[in-house]
Amino acid sequence: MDNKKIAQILGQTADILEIKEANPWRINAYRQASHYLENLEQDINLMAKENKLKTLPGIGTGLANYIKDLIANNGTCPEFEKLKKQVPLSLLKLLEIEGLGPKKLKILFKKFEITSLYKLEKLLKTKKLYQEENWGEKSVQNLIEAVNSYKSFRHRFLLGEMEPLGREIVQELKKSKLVSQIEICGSMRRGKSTIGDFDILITSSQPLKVIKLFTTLKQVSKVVNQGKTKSQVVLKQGIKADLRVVKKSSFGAAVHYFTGSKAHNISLRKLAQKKNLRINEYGVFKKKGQTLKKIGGEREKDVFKAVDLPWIPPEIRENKGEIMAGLKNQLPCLIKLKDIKADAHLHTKWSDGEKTILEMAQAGKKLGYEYVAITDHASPLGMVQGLTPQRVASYLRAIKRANQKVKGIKILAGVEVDIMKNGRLYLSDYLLKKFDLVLAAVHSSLKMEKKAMTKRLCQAINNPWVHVLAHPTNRLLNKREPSKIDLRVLFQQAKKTKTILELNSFWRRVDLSSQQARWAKEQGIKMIISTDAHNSNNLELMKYGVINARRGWLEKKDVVNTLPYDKFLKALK
DNA sequence: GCCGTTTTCGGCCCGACTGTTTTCAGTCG
Repeated sequence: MDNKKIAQILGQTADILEIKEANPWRINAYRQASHYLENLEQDINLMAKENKLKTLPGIGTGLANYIKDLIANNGTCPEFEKLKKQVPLSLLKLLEIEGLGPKKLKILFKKFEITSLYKLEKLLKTKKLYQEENWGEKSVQNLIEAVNSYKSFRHRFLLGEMEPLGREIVQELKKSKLVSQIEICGSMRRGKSTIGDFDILITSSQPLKVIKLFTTLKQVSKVVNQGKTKSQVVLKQGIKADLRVVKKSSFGAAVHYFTGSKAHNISLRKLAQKKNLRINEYGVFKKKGQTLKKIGGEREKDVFKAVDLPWIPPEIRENKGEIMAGLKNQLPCLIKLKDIKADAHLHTKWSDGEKTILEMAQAGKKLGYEYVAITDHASPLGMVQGLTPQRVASYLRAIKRANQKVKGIKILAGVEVDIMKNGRLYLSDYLLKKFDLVLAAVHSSLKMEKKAMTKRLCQAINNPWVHVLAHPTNRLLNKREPSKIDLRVLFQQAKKTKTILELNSFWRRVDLSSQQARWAKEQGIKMIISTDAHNSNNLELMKYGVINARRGWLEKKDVVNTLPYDKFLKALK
């Protein structure tokens, strides 16, 4: 039973209880525990075995027993079975449909025996639902539309795909001159690799006009709601965008509030309560008897200052220790994009890239880098058209020529060598040692057993000529699960062999994840942030790698490509 | 169901929008 599975069951339990209209705070307790476990690094099985579950926040006697039961019975227990008999799991999926909450779902289930999307669609084709109390024509129509959009877009969106669209919308709104301040908040401001929607916050002297403009932008496909201070639309790409209008005096508080995360906000508000303060999206208020006196809210730092905190960067506002670190004045000094001195994972026409060595080096120079590493594939995979042992010598000569030709940037001769199924590398040590920089990576047989995959990677990084393990888990967001790897073992081996781990910036990979990066940092492992660019404009994806690193609490000193050229070479094993 | 510098009871974040309700419930963030 992994943590995610237990978290899922706790979430399902909460959903069932909600449909049953159980005590809302009991529901909330299950929900909170679910969220907490989802992001927990320690193995929940181990904690259960050692009787340490109750040391986790939000987990008391009841939940600890429930979790223990689930683990002992491999994902179920009498209580959960009983609940599932009352409300089937297939019904819970329907909660993901916009506008369909527990109350309405209960009616659909009890009166119409709806238990699946298929049955719901069938019901919507009849007129039966109209006869139900509180279900007018509009409600039914909205549900039909929500079902349709649920069917076409049921995943989260990738940051790298959506960020340009978000900026485009901000530009359009700014252009109107109706907006004085504007900020995209939510998970996008926190730099999450996947985002659910856009949360756009503005101040304006003509809110109604801005909302009107917002709902009629060319990117909008549907207006979900439209009020005096906020509106929600669905964009043509299927992603939702929220616009909220606030007063200038509340802008900072609102930016903080809508940036989240929810868990961070709740923690902060609890701190405020202890100080007899109240924090909401309108500001910070001091309680004086029955009345509230506003003491801040125009700037975001007002909110933090009220509870004696320094400003905390959005990327780490996940309630994972940042508040405690802030109180102790021990916040990390997070890495910045301008700290990056090189991109050291680039492909060219020598394998599956689209540009020449020279063109890629010039793209690096344009970004102000001191050096780049060309790292074409050496792989048995035909599709990559990479470096065979026979081509290595001419590839190295080509890099040398390019290096002499280009001014103002140094080019390292690198390679991204395949880790074969048996843990050996595609090129011999004799060839590997000719390179300045060797990245090793898995590109085939991604679905091995955990033990075998861990052994495979450990063997690869044990090779003295391998400097970097590239995209260690091979995940593709929304597309491919990460390979099964015992990271504890892999990280120990990386530490022992001084192997650098890559944070791949390509927005579909983002690999290592921020969580994993933070863990690696805690073990003293060095990392490198690279783009894996296959075209010259891909080098700009570095910002997504840096934002991911920031989410992993990484500082400049944790990342080797912040080092100047000479020191970088020395940092390689 | 959890929690406690107001600890074994009584809180637990809260405001905006929609639809069909004529004063509010449901949903969302």
